[in-house]
Amino acid sequence: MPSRLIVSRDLAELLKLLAHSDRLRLIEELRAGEKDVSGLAVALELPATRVSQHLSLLRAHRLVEERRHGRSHFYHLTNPRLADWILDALPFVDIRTRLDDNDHIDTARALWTAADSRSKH
Amino acid sequence: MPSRLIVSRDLAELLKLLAHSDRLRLIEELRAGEKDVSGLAVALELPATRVSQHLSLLRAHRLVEERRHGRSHFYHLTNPRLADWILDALPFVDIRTRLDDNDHIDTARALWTAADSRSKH
DNA sequence: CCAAAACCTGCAAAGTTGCGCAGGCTTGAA
DNA sequence: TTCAAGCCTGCGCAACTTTGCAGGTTTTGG
Repeated sequence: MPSRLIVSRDLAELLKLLAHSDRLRLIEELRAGEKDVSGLAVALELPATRVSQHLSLLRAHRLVEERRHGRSHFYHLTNPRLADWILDALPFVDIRTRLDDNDHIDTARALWTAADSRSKH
Repeated sequence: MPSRLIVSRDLAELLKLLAHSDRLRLIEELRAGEKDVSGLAVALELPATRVSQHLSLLRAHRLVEERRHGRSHFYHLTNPRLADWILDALPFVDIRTRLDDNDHIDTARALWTAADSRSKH
């Protein structure tokens, strides 16, 4: 029964794809909706080339989809539930050494789930 | 607010830790309960050295814990919910090209959730 | 048509990971 | 005490990733 092995390989591939802080931030940024490359670059304070490279990787694996309008390329999540699933991992993240309050998980989740990417720089 | 950045880094680190098919299989194998290194090596058909190396990595990040008895080292999951969370990712895995039935997700989940690691070789 | 904006891709340097292998430690049995 | 089982760690090589940079394509505006 090699199926189990195959599944574990595919799962590992998915996780590897997500295992980069830039890409995680991109995905969580796209949770709010469609956004173009330069918009993402500004929001995450990353060079546009890097954003483009990460998006191309995510696109190759169908995690995001592209829509072109004018000279802008707008990206959106193929399956927004993925972003929810990622946030479900926060309880397993060891952040107690860096945030000094107790309810760090709620804090962390709030940082992402709230529509706060626009409310503050 | 660098917190969001920090969280994404920690999350990425966790995902990187899980992004290896051997380690995924180890974690799912330990879902059933404690097991020693050679037991895991036999169950997953992997060289014991490799199993040991993976476990040492998981241990360093507190995903598993060790209990020594005699000359055997028994490992168990620090937080079994992690294994559940991993299985929740199966709907996002692209396995349609390799399993030819339709309900591949149920199939895949059954492969892991059932106590079938012993029922078949 | 021409130029600039917005992206994409190829490439090479630097860093990281995975793997087997050799060697070492600890425990239990003879 | 001596041996072997069971496990761990260090080392080195191969393979992969990340990143900036240079150069390319498409679209819009003049």
